[in-house]
Amino acid sequence: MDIRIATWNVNSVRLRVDAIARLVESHAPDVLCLQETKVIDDEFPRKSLTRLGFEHIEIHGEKGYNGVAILSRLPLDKVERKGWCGKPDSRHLSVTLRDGWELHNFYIPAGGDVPDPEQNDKFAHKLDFMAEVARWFAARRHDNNRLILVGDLNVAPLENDVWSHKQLLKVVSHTPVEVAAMQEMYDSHDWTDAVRHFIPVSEKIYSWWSYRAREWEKSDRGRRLDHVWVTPALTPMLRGAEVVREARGWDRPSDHVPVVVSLQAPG
DNA sequence: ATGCCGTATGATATACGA
Repeated sequence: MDIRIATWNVNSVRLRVDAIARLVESHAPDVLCLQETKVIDDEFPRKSLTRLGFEHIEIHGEKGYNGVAILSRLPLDKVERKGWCGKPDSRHLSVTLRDGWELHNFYIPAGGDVPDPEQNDKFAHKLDFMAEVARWFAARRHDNNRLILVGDLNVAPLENDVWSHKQLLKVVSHTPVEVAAMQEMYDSHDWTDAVRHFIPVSEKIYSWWSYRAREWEKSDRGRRLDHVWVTPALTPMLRGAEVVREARGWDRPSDHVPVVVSLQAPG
């Protein structure tokens, strides 16, 4: 029996209830981690999402910006909402699943336009955020930890995670300093990139296409910003991974698409 | 690299996304 864990930056959960229903029909995620819900907790569309089969819902929202949530068919335990970089924003939510599997859902700062921490506070925040997350996991590192880290990490680390490595080297999301910061995070708990575990690095794969491109599919100038990582204790449990590219073509789409990973179920 | 689109907001322009 497998468990299917998905991550999706929905860019407003209130506008994406139908899209989430469609994902439930097509891919049947057991656990769905959302980012950029953009809504305060009181206005989260809890009922509509419960109706889709998610009996267990945890949220960490704020007004207008950010916001993360975990929707689950399976019971959730030990819910935590951590602040990072001393800010009160809603960019993290963690829960435990059966067998002590600990699931962390992150929305890492986008970083603004200028890839220079001296000139751009948002970029500095992004780098600081990744460094802090790396330190946090490094301090908790243990061989038997069964951890899953998902989310919109806002970095496309590999050459084939972007449509043109060369043309994006100075574009926020693919600059060497961000890739290095993400590598620190990756090494902090010897993570495995679940998508690249199944899809070779020679193959281009994206999870985000700008709204501004007229024909996203034709130009296909995407980036892989959304990730699912697991710690070594869970790597043997990996069963499959899929980036749901077609979701970018659905009605009123998010600019990100879901990433779904299957693992042999815990317990 | 730009695009000039989509979302939210005490809104009818502005901030933000990346």
